[in-house]
Amino acid sequence: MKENAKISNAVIKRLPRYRRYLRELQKKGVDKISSNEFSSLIGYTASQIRQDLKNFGGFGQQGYGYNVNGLYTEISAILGLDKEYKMIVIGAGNLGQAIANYTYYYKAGFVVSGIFEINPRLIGMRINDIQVFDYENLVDFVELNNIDIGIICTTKDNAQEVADRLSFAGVKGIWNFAPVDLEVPSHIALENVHISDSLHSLAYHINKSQHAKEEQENK
Amino acid sequence: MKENAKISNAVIKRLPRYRRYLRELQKKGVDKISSNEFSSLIGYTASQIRQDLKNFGGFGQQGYGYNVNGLYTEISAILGLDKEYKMIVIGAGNLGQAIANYTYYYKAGFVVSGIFEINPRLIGMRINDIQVFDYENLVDFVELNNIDIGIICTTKDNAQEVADRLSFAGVKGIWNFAPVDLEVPSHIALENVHISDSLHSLAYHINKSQHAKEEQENK
DNA sequence: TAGATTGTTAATCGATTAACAATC
DNA sequence: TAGATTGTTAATCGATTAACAATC
Repeated sequence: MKENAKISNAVIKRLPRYRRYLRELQKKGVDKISSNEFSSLIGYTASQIRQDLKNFGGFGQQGYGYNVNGLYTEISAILGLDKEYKMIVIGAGNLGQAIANYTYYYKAGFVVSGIFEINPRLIGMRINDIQVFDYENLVDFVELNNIDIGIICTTKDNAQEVADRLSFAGVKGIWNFAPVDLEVPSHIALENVHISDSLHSLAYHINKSQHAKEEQENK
Repeated sequence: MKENAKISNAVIKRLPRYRRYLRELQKKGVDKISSNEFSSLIGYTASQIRQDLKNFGGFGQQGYGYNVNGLYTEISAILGLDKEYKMIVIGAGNLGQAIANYTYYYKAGFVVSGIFEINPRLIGMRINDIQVFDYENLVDFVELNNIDIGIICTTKDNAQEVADRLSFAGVKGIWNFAPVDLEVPSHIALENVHISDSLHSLAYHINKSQHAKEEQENK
């Protein structure tokens, strides 16, 4: 794996998708695939697939294609999915609980060590197998347990304060579900899941389709 | 609002963000903003802001700037947020419940009319104020209640079947939370929230930061 | 070896940024 | 009117696609 040249974010965003398709191929027992075959499966051009993979080094073999198992392992390693991450969730509301459970049960390699809350009625509870702690103890907990990732599931008004505290405590990454854009120091990785923005894009496309449909009908 | 020329998806994806910032400005009682001021707030270049808005018609006034209330209303209308959408959730697991509640309580204009399940132990229950129905009755329900949007919160293995059924039933859009890429007819809007892909990108960026940090320390 | 398919360079396309004339 | 700031055209930048030589 080459570590030098800057990889564009567009490429990175495609990697998890490559990995998903490779996993499916693995399950089906396919052991090699050409960029052309992969293209018709995944919907990127063969050219793009080869360009993307080239960024990290040549994983293919001329005249043969790509080895499915090998490429899956490589992409997993590039994404850092061969490591384990310790996470905490901040905010024990609906979304916090769902994300905690989702990650806890379905994401191998991502361990949820606790949920943090300010609501005293929730502190001390267990949500499935995950303990709810007092938000006041967050910094100590992160330091003591070497937490890698903080998952923000608070309201938008509290999210920046939580991000500041997580940054101070020394997490390496923040996964933000609150509908705001957070400011974090540049050495901390930040990934947003703006659910609400996604819904609003959907609304736009629904109306766009309707317009197109109506135009069609008026002809 | 101009309805002709094709607007690129990059522009559409920025609209909800513009809207969020305009809402905050509104709350603060700001009534006008120039593209330059807006730029330093939102982090897009002033040029880009003017280009983006130009796509939909000139909302600004030379020598003055943009009217905050007016622009908020315009962008809301462009996104179709002046309408009401009827939605159903498919899958009453953790994520389905969370998304149902989130949308039901916090998203004005998006009404959740029910959750659909195959698990007989959940059918007939109420989750907060939302009724859980039998998945077998989905098509009739969509037709009878003019459901606009189906929210897929099933496992990845069931997601395509659900998408097919929703498409057949006549929804206008699908909001997909299952970690697969769905095939839907082109007249149906599809928006994916690939939570898992987002987590994997985060893992990549965490490791990238770590590499950079170590290189720094070795110097 | 011949055929297939990658790795890589070159061409194209689209999106972002810069510049400035129009105009409030 | 003069100053400010948009709307819009032109220049730049980056990402995608096409082409083909290298090589398995």
